[in-house]
Amino acid sequence: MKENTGKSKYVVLGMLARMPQTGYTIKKWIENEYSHFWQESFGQIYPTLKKLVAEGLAVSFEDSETGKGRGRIVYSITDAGRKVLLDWLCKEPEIEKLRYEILLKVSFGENTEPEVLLGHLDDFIKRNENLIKDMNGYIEHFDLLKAQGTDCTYSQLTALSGVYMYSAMRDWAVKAKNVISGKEDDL
Amino acid sequence: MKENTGKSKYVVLGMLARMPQTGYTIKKWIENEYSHFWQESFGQIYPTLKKLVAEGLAVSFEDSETGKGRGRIVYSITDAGRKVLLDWLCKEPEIEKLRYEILLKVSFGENTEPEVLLGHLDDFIKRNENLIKDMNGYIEHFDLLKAQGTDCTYSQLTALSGVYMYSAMRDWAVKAKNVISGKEDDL
DNA sequence: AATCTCATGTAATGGGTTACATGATTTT
DNA sequence: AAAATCATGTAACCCATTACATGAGATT
Repeated sequence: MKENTGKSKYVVLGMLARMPQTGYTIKKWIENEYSHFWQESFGQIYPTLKKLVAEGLAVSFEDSETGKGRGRIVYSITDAGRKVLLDWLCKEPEIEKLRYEILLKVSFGENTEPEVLLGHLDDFIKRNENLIKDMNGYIEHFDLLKAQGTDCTYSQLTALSGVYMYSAMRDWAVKAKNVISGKEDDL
Repeated sequence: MKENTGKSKYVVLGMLARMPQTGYTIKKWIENEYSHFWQESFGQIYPTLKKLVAEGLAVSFEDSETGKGRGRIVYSITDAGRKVLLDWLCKEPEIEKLRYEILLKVSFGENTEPEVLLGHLDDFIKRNENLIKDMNGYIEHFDLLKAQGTDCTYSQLTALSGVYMYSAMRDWAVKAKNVISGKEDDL
């Protein structure tokens, strides 16, 4: 039998380490604050939660009295779960495999008119600019929480990575536009 | 039946648009110059090539006289293939879904000692620094080709994106190290 | 002689998204 | 009353990697 190399397990475990919560809130959290470097679907989260319980890494209890939805299931991490999370944290992170479709299109740019790429790059710049704003919003939000005594240094650092990443891609796209449209010769 | 949303088809088509070549050389090319934004395995490339021929987007001929290996199969793009490639190039690129395991670990940093993350960040910085060197090497190489009259602006631009991307991640990691080790308070 | 690179291919497995099914509560 | 959000879950499908199988030629 093969070792499970999937990471969903650890993401869910990490989320439960923060606070006991439901599959739904885990999804929302990842969607909001992790989107620039991670994503998980319900199709991964719910089965993963069940597996965690089966392996003794989490426990669940049904929260029926609140009457929200059709019975929320709140999961909590166990000591065994914390140990598994810690072991994973200590292992060297795997090298990331990225897939930027826009870079693929740029690399095949000779097969089309420059205007096509310039259009894609414009959209890309706008998108990155909006994402930088979002990320800066999160950073400010974490500053507020910090002022109230909540430590969120690590979350703030990941938001900061978004600012760096999106800014770099925006700057590159601006440069690429100038080169493609002939405004600049040199890189 | 579902539309094929996979991109391997277009990558292979784009490679064939550059020059007729074998599955093996396509793989090597992607490995060398595309690794920072794309990757394909033989398990994808060879079946894709066969499908392209079946769909009339490429043609193949066996290159047995050279006697290299056990009969190379050289593929060329057809006019129909060029049309499919062009259509794809004009479509808006999909939003990239990235997965940075190191950012995941940083975000769960409160569950471990700072030293663990500092170690990961050190490795990450070194790795990015090497990649920046590689990318700058490619850019210089393309400058040489340019001086010889070969236009490779688009390939050079994708290499440049690597420099921007890796530099941003390196800079972020240096900042993160300073914040985690307490040398810096503010972001 | 052994190993590396060139070269092609398939099968098994794993990982992940999407679509679908269901239904209550909250907001408009 | 309708729409959005909260909430859980499964099945089908697709995408991709890995392992395996094969073998020639070049290099060490």
